[in-house]
Amino acid sequence: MKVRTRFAPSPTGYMHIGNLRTAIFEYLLAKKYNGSFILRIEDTDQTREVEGAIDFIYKTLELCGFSIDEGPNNDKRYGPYIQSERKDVYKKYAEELVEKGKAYYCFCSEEELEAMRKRAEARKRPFVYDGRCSRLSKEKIAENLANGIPYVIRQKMPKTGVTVVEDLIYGKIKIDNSILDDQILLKSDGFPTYNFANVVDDHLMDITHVIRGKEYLDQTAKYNLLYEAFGWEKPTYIHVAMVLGEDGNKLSKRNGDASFMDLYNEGFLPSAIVNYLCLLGWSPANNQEVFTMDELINNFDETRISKSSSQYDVKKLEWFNHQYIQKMPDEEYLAWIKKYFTKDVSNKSDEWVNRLLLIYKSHLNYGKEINELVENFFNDNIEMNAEAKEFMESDQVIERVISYFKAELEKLDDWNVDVINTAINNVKNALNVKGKLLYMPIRIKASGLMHGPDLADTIYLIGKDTVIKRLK
RNA sequence: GGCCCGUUGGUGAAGUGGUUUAACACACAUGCCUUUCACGCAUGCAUACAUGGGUUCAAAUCCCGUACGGGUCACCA
Repeated sequence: MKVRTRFAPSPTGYMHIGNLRTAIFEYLLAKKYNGSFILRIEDTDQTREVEGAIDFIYKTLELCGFSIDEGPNNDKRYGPYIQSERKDVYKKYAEELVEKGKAYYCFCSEEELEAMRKRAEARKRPFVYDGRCSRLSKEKIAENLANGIPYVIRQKMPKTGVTVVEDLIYGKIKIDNSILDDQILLKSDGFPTYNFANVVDDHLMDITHVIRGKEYLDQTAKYNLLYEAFGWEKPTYIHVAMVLGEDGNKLSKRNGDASFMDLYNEGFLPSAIVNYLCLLGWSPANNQEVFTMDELINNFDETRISKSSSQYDVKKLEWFNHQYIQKMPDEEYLAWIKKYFTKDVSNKSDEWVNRLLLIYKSHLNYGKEINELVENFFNDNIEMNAEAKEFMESDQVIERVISYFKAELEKLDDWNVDVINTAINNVKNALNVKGKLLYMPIRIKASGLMHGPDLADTIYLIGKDTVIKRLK
């Protein structure tokens, strides 16, 4: 049987890295088995719909390099792929269950249910719908329907026994049927509930593997009961533990930059984000960490997904991003970094700008960082930190290094990296200093910093006049 | 609260009864340059198997209890 996985987000206009990671696993699993990766939009809650969210989802998946085999934009006979366009399908299946005597119309209003819930709470008992509407007479049901009384369709659930859920990661989980509510299949607005639409669509779309957050693990018992009521074959369930924020707490929209787009806007490469996320809650059999998409597909093993939740760590993401930046060809790098570079370079030549950006390529962790790294090329009043100041006073030769180097620069007619290197070398020979004592004073005076790219390059780009001015 | 799941150093993790005095990576610390990469390399760090009991010749690995953490109990997904 051909493997088919689906990514089924709600169009709320936001994708945090936990959602994205689920999509990655689904994609890798499908591709590993030469199967299909399907996009389905779960918009059964009309109140949460966000304009343009579907385009946003497509854009995100595209940036991540996923090819979507089927979805709203490319229907392959399983469509529509947007749940709000499938209302009649769900209705038909819900009614089929009513006819089979496995579901029933329920006319209880939300207020009535609320009252029952309150009563249960007062007696400190967990609330489970008592199924009163399942005992309504045929005549009464017909009358209510004829009178247009709003209704939902609920599935009759067993009151005793246990339902066993089988999950690829967690194994067999036993759920006591007595805690199961007669679940609502069809809401009074005619839309299906999330659970119902999920089961119907997964079956109709021949989904073979369902990968989803662990928070759905308990609910899977309800799914199984639904599959059994219809007599359908269940998919393989793969529940994945959560991704936690940097503080160890659950990710939330308020938690800031844990959304894909925020990271992207900060200057993280989608390929690096995908690579990093993949290693959160999954690990390969070997020690490899940096993977191309093909390698990821070939190495992915769904049985090695972790049971416990993992914490997101920007530092490690930065490391991955750094690796990916180094792999970019220079031209591609320049085009990319210019999207994040915001310094005013109106009075600089293109050559100068490109050179500046290039010498920092190997230092860069994420796009926006370029503006900090390059700060001292645009600021006349450089300030050295305490450590640098301390160093400047650590040896008597430092002052002589500076004045000698300054004199060397003043003698220069040409201005290029070679003559600057020669000048440094002259200082070295004349004063017989080397190592830290030679380059640190020059670097600190010229750039204000103790670390940076190649010294001659740096001095060249700062410019002769400015450097001489700073060498005091 | 009931039920379900989890717990290896600061973080991600390897490990599925002996080869583990527990890998690897990030982070961190220290040291090392200016005629090949400090963007790098080297070294180190951390009193890491939540805890108590059991099974076994042997347990991070199996079983039970406890603690802690999380999830879930909607006409939300």
